[in-house]
Amino acid sequence: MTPPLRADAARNRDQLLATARLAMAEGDLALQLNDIARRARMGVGTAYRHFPTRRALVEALADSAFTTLIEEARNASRHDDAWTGVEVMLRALLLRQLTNPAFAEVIATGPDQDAAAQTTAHRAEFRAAARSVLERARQAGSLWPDLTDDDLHHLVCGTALALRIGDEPTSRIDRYLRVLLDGIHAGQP
Amino acid sequence: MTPPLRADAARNRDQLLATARLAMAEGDLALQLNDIARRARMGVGTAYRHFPTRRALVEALADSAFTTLIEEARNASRHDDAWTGVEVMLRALLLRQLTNPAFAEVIATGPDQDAAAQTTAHRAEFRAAARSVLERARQAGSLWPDLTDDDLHHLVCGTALALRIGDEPTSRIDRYLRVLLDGIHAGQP
DNA sequence: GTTGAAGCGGATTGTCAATCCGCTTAGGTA
DNA sequence: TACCTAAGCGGATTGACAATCCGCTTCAAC
Repeated sequence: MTPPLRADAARNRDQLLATARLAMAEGDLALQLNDIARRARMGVGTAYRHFPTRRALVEALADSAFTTLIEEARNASRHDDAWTGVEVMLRALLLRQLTNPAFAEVIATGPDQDAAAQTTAHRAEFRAAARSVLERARQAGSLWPDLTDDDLHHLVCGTALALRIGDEPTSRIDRYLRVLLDGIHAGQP
Repeated sequence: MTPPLRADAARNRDQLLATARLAMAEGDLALQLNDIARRARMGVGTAYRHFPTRRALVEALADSAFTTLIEEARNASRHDDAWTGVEVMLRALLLRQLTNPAFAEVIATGPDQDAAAQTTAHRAEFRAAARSVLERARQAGSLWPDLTDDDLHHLVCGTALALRIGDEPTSRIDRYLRVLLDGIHAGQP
């Protein structure tokens, strides 16, 4: 359906993504297309051709995180202990968000009107993998049954946001994650 | 120190705040000064005179919420049971954030470089009141001792943000608040 | 009533996202 | 190798919007 990209175009696209990733790593979360284009030494027009909106760029940056996370969620669903599976998955989801702000943005905001097919597919795959992890824990009675999949999704995003407020997020991950896990864990303390 | 405002100026200031509050209630969280001025039927210059930045306007809108909350926190510190005090205060803090987005913004972001004296004072007063509630619960052993006041602050803001993601925040308050409270509660489940 | 300080207003300027279209290049074909 | 054309490029330009500036108006003290 989509014809393959011309060699120079593919090179430029990659270059833009690399530059954007670098900018993000440097803490520039605004990711202004004009700016990225300048830093990547190419015309603004080229940048907008590849990523019509800032959101499109952000979604492209989130892709790799999605791939990893889906794999992690599937592994978590095969853990011997259902609850341990939940712990592993939520930790992974939280870490990905801290590591990759673009991913955090995509996962925190709802599905986008005109998202790339790739992103929509990833989102669905992750939801499915997560559902199986959570459902297993519910059946085992270790997850409060009144918490929906969406609730958990929101709560993890909220925890990630809580970490971003203030300094040194990484040093607080374990504490905040424990609060979340204790909060959603039913049964024995 | 600050000479009292001229009558017409005070009227305009109030009018701007009222208009901004209305806009906020209608869901316009951008609160663009240009826009507010137009809706309040006055020149942009007037709006910028009273609130040099968007942030100044937001802080002014947050003031009333701060006053109420400080009172609530002080009452909470006098509760018979230390843990109940924590519950009451955190619920109040969460509700204020959902009710007043401007307040949520001020409390979630750190203290501002050039905040109004009023806002700085409010912040300090609330911190003090909150500290006494939390310290009491720590002494009673009902709050995990490795959680600092700042941690709690961040976690409540995170919960408020989690509620904002997705629809119908109010219907989810109780569930999310319970998760938070269970998560920070030490000792018996 | 007069006066000067305080306040007002909105045209204007500066900034930045986003578009548009003439030019360039890749890469297929003969 | 030369040609051809669709795909891609680039950056001047446009549009939107935040923020300023300064001549005019109003308040309120005397």
